[in-house]
Amino acid sequence: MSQELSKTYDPNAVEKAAYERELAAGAFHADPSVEAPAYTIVIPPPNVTGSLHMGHALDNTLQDVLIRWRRMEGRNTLWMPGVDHAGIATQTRVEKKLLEETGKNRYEIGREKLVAAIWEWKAEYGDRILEQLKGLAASCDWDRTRFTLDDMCARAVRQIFFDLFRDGHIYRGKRLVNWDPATQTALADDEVEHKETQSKFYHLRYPLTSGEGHVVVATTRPETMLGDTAVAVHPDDERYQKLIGQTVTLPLMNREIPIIADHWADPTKGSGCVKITPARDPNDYEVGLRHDLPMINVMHPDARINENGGAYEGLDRYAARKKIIQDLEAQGLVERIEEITNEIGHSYRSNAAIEPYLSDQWFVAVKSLAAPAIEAAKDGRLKFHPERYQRTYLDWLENLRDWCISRQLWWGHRIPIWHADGGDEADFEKAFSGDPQTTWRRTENGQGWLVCSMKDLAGDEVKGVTLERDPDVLDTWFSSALWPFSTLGWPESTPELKRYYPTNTLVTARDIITLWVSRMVMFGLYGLGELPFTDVFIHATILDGEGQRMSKSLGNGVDPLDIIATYGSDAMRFTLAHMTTDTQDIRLPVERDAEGRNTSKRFEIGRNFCNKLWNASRFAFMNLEGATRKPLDPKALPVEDRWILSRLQKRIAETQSALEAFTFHPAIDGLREFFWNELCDWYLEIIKPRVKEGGESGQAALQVLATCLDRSLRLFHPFIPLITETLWWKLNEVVPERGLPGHDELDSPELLVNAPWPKMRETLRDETAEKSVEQMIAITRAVREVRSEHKVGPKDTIPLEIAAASLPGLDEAGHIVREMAGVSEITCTQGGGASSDAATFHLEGVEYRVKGVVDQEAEKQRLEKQLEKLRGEKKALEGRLSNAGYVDRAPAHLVQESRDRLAQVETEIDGLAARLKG
RNA sequence: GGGCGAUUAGCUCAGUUGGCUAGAGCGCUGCCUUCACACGGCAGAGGUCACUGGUUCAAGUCCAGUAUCGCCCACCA
Repeated sequence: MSQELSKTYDPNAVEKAAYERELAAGAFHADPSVEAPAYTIVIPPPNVTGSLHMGHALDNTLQDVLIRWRRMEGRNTLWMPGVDHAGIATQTRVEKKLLEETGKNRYEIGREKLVAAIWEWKAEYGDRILEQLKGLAASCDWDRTRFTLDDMCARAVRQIFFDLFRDGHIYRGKRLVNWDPATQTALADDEVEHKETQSKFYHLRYPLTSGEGHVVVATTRPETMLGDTAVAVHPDDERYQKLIGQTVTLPLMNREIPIIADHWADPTKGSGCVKITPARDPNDYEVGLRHDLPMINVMHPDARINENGGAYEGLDRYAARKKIIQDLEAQGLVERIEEITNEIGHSYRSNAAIEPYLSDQWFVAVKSLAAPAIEAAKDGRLKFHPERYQRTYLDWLENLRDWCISRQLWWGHRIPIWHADGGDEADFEKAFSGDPQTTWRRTENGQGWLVCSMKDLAGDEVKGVTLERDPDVLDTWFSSALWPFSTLGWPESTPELKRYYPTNTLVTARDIITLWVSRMVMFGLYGLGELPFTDVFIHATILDGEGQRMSKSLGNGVDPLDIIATYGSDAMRFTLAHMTTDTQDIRLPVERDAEGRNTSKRFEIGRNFCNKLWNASRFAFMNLEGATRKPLDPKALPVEDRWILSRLQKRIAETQSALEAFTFHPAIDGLREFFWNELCDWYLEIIKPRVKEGGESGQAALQVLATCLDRSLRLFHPFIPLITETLWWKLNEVVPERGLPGHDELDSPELLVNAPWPKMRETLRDETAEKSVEQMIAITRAVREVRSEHKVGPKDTIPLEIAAASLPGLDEAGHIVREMAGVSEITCTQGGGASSDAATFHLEGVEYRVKGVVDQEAEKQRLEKQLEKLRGEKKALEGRLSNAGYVDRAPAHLVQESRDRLAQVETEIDGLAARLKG
């Protein structure tokens, strides 16, 4: 061996080198010209503002498992990496930085300079999270790293916007939208988070203009009253029939507003009268449209009261609320104030309370786009794992309202529309007809024109009017929705697009099924006529030990970089994959380590396993040096060899089907069990004497061992790539050729990342050997228990007697019991009783006697414990068999098994009882 | 208000289409510093599968309801 391996696995000493070697070899690079079936994953692009958290670690570990597995299977594999420009989040962050540095806000800085500053910031920090992903060993094709604002993605955005506008799926109109006063932009419905809030419910009196009393209206937002233009009652509400058509005088504003009849007013709620503020409430807006009411906007974009707010102009919304209530109370117009909890919408980025705000915005009319997306899930072309998430997707798509895509921001894809205030259709015709890259349409109010173009317009193209570019940018999710194909060069017909689209699997968390997944499906189907992917794997959300979301403000987050530093990247990946069951949440109990960092003991399972793998490999390498390889007849091998080879085949098959079903926990847990329990605890221990002795048998064992280790490294590689890669090099050095010639052979390239995935070999399956060895293991365990209970010294050997004429398989497998249980000799003796110094146990109705044990009291206790257990079982079996329904209706083989078992149990009980008596 | 999920050992979780005595890791107890590994080995203790009913020969598993916790969606004044 050129270099000794350390006694304890030290991830920091090997992980970096392993990854860099894979990287340097170009192992992650995808070549569209390679003629193999493609397997593609696009990364959920992390925000440029982001840094790696546990959710990313989990998400990307699972993607890497799938990618590395498919790559080993021989697929032409592409894992497309990249980052998202994250409009609001990024702009807000840089704005804040500039405000701190220069004291200037974005309007003082100006659009051009701010955007330039954000690009600078992006150049500096934009790739940080991708660098962090490399610490996870992510095997992305880094040469293709994309950014949602780069030229390639911009081209796709422009094209799809153009197509949608031309086809009438995009429109502009004055609508009530969700307004974020903090960042001063519109938001889409699903960018609004509803939070339970303690609020006050104000019941206000509006005096009738006639002077004959008042009506009572209720609101949680009294400042909106400044914009009230009516009071509504239900048309059938008998209490108010005579008021319909009268007017009230709006307090504080002294505006006379009508009392109208509208079905929106609910007689069962409050007084049955409802104030109507069309410019401030979605329902009131509808009422306003029906009754042609004035729509008075009383707020500035930053939520201060504007010139329509009379005396309250200039006050912030909350200050205005306070003052309005004071003033109304002074006039005796507050009937009462209740404390209530209600749900208030907040911006998912700025966390500011949303105001409904009447403004001109761009929308995607989603109904016709949603229909094919719904269809695809319903007919099974698009599959969710776990299946239940299909409902989230469908519910959302089926209740979709038009998507507001314009944002009053500067960081993003600028809307490719030019406005004209007026102009004649003929002039537009003259300027653009025959230009397939430009299309135009009347504005909604019929007075101007909207021109959409694939190329930037100068503004003077049309006679008599000036074209001005729309200042808004698109919702970030608009470009994210194109990610599976914008990154491959669409709308150009690139080799990448042809080879890798549609992609295969999307791996993400459930919170963006609506924001992202559904929109990719809609746009993929619209733009390319094909689904962007066929399978969506939704993994769990990681919570802390108390079931709370990990967050910076709570200080309960575990930083993956800390875990990598202390446990290693592979240990973290192992643990994360191991935790991936189909549950919706994962709890990760958090503790502080000595350096004050948050950590979690959960990662020990991964670290411990890596150490086991390392040391078992070390043991193998020590013995494998100079081992020979030659053709073997698997059927002629010793029983333990046939057993472990057969177990290996089963594990290969299980791993394969588990990965195909996206069930990560069973996949890695099965492999763990194979390696640790079957290979290390039993096989390795069983063959030690053979190996020590050397010779033909020892050589054969080593050849089997090398094969098992080789296949294990391959199978584990997708989960824990770096340690397996490192061990692979050593294995290549020590035993360049592995496998069983003629029976199980695979190429062993220089790097494991390029090695072929193991195949299950039917000819190496051996049920007889499995049964035989499992029986020996059971006997060994029972003897060990006796030894432990009777405090037999570790080096003392003891004889074992079997109360039977013979035991099938004993000749070839008996050595396992002798060596593993410290048994000096095994004899079969039919009939006769056990000697008084013997401890007995039963397996499958056969009595075993461990001779030379002296502690009578200990033995008595052992036997009584066993007897109690057996009597319980006997009772259960008898109960079952005396039930006519069971005997008649249960499958015959189960009934027979019960009978057989009962017979065994009875024999064993008789044996034990006799023993206790004697 | 609608939808979804969880409740199994002290802790974190497995448990395939209902079928022998419900498993794992950590923690705990005893033994073992045996020439791969103490981040280890061997043996062991520990559970009326949240509760109540129902279906069935048979329920942790299927159905209905209850309780507790959590998530998502929703324009209630």
